[in-house]
Amino acid sequence: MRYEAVTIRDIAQALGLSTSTVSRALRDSHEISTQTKQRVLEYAQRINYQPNPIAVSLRERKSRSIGIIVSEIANRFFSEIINGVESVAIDRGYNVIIAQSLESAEREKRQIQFLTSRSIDGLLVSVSNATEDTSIFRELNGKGLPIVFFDRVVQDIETHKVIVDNRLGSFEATAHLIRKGYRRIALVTNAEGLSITKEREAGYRAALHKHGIAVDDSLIRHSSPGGQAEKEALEIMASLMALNDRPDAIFATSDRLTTGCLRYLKSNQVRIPDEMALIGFSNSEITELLDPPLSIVRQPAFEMGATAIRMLLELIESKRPVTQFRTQVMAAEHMFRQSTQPRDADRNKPL
Amino acid sequence: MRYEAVTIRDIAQALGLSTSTVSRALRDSHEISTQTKQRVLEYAQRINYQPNPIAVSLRERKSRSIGIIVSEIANRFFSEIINGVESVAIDRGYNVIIAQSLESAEREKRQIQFLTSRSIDGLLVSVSNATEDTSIFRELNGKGLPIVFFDRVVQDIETHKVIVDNRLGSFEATAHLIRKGYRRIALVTNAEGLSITKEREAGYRAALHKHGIAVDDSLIRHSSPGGQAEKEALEIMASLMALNDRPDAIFATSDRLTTGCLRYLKSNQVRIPDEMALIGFSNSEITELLDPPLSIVRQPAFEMGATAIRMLLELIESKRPVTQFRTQVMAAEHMFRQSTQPRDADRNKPL
DNA sequence: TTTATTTACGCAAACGTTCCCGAATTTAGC
DNA sequence: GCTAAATTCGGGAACGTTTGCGTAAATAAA
Repeated sequence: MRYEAVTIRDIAQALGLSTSTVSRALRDSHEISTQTKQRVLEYAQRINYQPNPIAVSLRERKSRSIGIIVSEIANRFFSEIINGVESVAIDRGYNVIIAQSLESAEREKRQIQFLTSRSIDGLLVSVSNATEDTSIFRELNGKGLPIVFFDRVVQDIETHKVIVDNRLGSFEATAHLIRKGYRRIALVTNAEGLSITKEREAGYRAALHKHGIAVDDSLIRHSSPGGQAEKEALEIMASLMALNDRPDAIFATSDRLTTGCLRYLKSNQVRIPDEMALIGFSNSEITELLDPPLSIVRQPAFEMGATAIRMLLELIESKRPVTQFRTQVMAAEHMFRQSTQPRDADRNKPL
Repeated sequence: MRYEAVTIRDIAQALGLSTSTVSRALRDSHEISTQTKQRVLEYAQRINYQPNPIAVSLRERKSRSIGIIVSEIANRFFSEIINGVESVAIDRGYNVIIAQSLESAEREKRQIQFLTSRSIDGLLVSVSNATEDTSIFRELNGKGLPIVFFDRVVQDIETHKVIVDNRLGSFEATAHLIRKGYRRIALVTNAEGLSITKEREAGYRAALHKHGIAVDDSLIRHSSPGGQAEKEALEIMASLMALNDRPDAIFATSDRLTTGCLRYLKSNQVRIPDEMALIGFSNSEITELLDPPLSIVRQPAFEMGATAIRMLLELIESKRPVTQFRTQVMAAEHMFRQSTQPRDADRNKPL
C-alpha cells in the first residue's frame, strides 16, 4: 500500500479492540461475537479499509499471483491464451504476471528466475523453441512449485498439461490438401525438439501414409530454434521453390510461418492456390480477409488458457501433494478457404 | 518464496553473525568489514540465497511492480505497447501486472482497484472508451499514486502523458485520400469522448477544410462506447452504403474498425478502391497481405510503451514530488497501398 | 595515560497480517 | 451452589527484511 493506508491497527484503536480481534472479525471467525463483527465490518467499510496483500503474503507465504511465460505476447495465439488465463484468475483472486521468452533460452531462464523470485504461487509455461535444457523446470517442480505446461510442453516432466490435438489437427489439414488433389505437400514447421513440432509432423506423415503418398524428406523443413520464424519461412520457401520437383502445396504449422509463406508467395507472384496451395496454423482473426482467403487450422486458445489456469489453481490449492496428473487435449478447428481450393483446370488434366 | 527458502537468518546462523550484519553485508554497507562481506557474499552465493521480495516490499512499502491497464490485450497495438513497457521494466527490476478493461467502465474500475490493492508503485493507463467518470484516476493521483496516461489520455489530469500526433496522422491520411481524387470521405471513428477520437476527427476536418471540401456530418460516424467495434463498423458501413450520396472513401480510426469496414466491403463485393477506397489505423503486421493491400496509419506502439514506462519510473523514483509534467507526442507512420489507389478509369472521367 | 573518534557489529523495532495460546467472562450441567 | 464447558477476546510471536541506535574494540588525538 502506498499513501498512508488504513491498517487493521487503526480499526482496533478506534474501536478499542485488539488487532487479533479485528483480524478475526474481518475474516468472520466463529469466535467473535456477532455484534463485534458488526461494529468492525461497519467501521472498516466506512474508512475504506483494504487489507495489505503484501503483509498477507508474507504471513501466509503465498502471494496469490501466478506467472505465465510465453514466447511472445504480440502473437494472437498467446494473447488469447493470456486472456483465457486472466479471465479465470481474476475471479479467483489471483493476478497474473506475464513474461515472454522471445524464443531465447537464456531470456526464458532469466524471466523464470525473475518470476520465482517474485514469489509466485505457480507457473504456466509454454517453452521457447530454443530450450534444450529443461532442468530448471524439473528443479522448480521438484521443489514444490506447481507448474502447468500448455501448448509447447516438456514431455518427461510429470504435471498437468494442456495441448491441442496437434496430430489430428495436422492430419486433417494434410488430408484436406490431398482430397483437393495436392500431392507434393511441403511441411514448413517449427524448430525440432518442440513437442508440437513432433506431433504435427506425425500427423502430416500419417495423412500422407494413409493416402499412399510417399514422404519426401526434402519437403519437410524446420525453422531453427531462436530464429525469426517469419524470416526463416521466406528462406525455406525460396529453397522449396528452387527444387526441381517443387511442391504444389504448403502446410505451415505456426502463425508466423504461415504469414511468412504467404508473404513469400505474394511477393514472388506465385498464384495461390493455382501454383501453390497454402494452409497453416493461425489464430489471426483476419485470415479470411487475406488474398486469397486463407485456409487455417485454429487452436482454441482462450479455452486452453482457461483450462491451464484451472489446473494450476487445482495444484496450488490442493491440500495434499497431487500425484495424479492429467493431460487435457483439445480439438483444433479447421477453416478451409480459397487458398486450398482445387486448381480449376489443372485438376482434371492428366499430368 | 515457497518451498523452504533460505533466509538471511540462515546465513547469519551459519556464519555466527547477526541478521543485521548479514543484511548490511549483502547491501554492501560501508560499516561492514571487507572480509565479513566476503564471507557473507560467498556463502549466500553458495546456498543460492534469494532475498524475499515480499518481505522487502512490506518493509520498504513499495512493491517494485507497476500496473498497466489497456482495453484489450489481444490487440496488436496494445500488445506491442506492453512489449515496450516490459522491455524496460524488466531491466529496471520492475515487473508489470497487466489488466484489461475490455471497454467496460465497471470492469476498468474493478481492475484498477485490484491493481492498487496489490500495492503497485505506479499505473499506466489507456482509458476504456466507456469511461465517463475519471474521478478514480484523479483520486489515486491525488493520493500520490504515480500515473502515466498513454494513447487514450484524460485531458484534465495533470501528469505525464504519451500520445501520437493523432491530429497530424489523421490529417495526412485524409489529405492522401484527397490527393488521390476522393472527395466524399467518410470518417468511421471511435467512441466520442475519447481524447483520440477528438484529435483524429480534428485532423480529418482540417484536411477537408484545407482542400476546400465541405464537411458533411452525415459522413462522420462514431462507434458507441463499450460496444463491439468490429460489429459496429459493419452496421455503420451498411448505413453509409444506404446513403443516396454514398461516400467514395472510408477513413477508419482504429484497428478493429478498419477490419470491420474491410470485412463489410468484401462480403458485399464492393470493389476496393474502385467503388470505395479504404484507409485505417492499424498495427497489424499483415495489412499488406490483405486483399487489397491496405493503406494504414501505424502508431509506434513499442516506443510509446517504452517512453510511458520511463516516464512512470521517473515519477516513482523521484525524490521530491514532481510538478512539471510533459506530454510526449510521437509521429504516426503512414503506408499507402492499393486500397487508396486512384480509380483507374473513373479518375479522368468527368462526373 | 586519558579522551575522542572511528570501525564493526548486535539488539530490537518496524512493516501489516495471522494465529497459537491463555484468560476472563458467561452459560450449562447437576 | 460449584465445577465444567463454552464463548469471546487480548497478548504476543512470527513471516523476512531494513535500519536506528547502542556499544565494544581498535585507533587516533591530546
